[in-house]
Amino acid sequence: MKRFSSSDSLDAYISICRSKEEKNQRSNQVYSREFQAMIDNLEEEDYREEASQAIEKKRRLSLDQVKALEKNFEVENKLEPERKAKLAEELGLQPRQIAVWFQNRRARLKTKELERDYGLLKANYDALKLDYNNLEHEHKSLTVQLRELKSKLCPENEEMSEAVEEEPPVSEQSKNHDLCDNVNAQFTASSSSSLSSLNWIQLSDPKTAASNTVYHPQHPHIVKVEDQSLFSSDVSCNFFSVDQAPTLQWYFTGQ
DNA sequence: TTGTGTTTTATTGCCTCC
DNA sequence: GGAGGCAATAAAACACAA
Repeated sequence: MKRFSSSDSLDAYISICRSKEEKNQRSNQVYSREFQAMIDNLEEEDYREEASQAIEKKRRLSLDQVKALEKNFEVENKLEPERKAKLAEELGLQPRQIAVWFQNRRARLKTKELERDYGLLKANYDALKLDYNNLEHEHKSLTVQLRELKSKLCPENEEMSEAVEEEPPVSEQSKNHDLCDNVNAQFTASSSSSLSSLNWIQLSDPKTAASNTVYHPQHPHIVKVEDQSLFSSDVSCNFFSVDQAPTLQWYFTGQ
């Protein structure tokens, strides 16, 4: 197991002891032996305090050190032992400090990436939700439109128009067959107009796109999560999939 | 000045790889 | 079993409003 606690702190302590020696060398003053001993005692206490502070307290790296570390991180965000030692020497830091800095830097990078990904996903979700709401609204208005058309076609069977889903008798189908094209045309027009507002999802990973997705020629990177038969003419009456929509099979059986 | 929130540095424990 | 990575966390340093 790697644990670095004591040796690095020891290094800090040693560096402070060195500075103590330097201080002693610098002081050329001559005092009596007793007085000198007293001063030495006081200084010793100061140095111990300094040393313990150096052991316990943490120092922020200088701007230049951080800049150099950032530069190195950009090149490669993981450290080989040689690079770590070289950097430590260059910046006057302990190798452990370099390792810790890179560790924390990677953690910060990961956090930022997560935040960015979350933002993208949320934007996608919001756009999708908006599209869904638009479609739902369109669905409702088309249903109303359908009822009106049907009531015009069969004024004598007004009560039936309330239940669009129910299949009419075969005779009704043949009777109204010539009018189907008109209705169908209206729906086709509505459908194509709504095409632009359909739920197109841009996927970062194309593999995520399931097998039942549609390639859209104008949006090569965009797939639509919907049934492929949506706009095929033979079942075009059955595309209200949102909430048990009315089927228009009785209208278009002849096609 | 002080309380509080944020950032940075450092430690600990666990995991994986060789 | 040691080295190194990561997540979680502590604690010092810093920023800033009141």
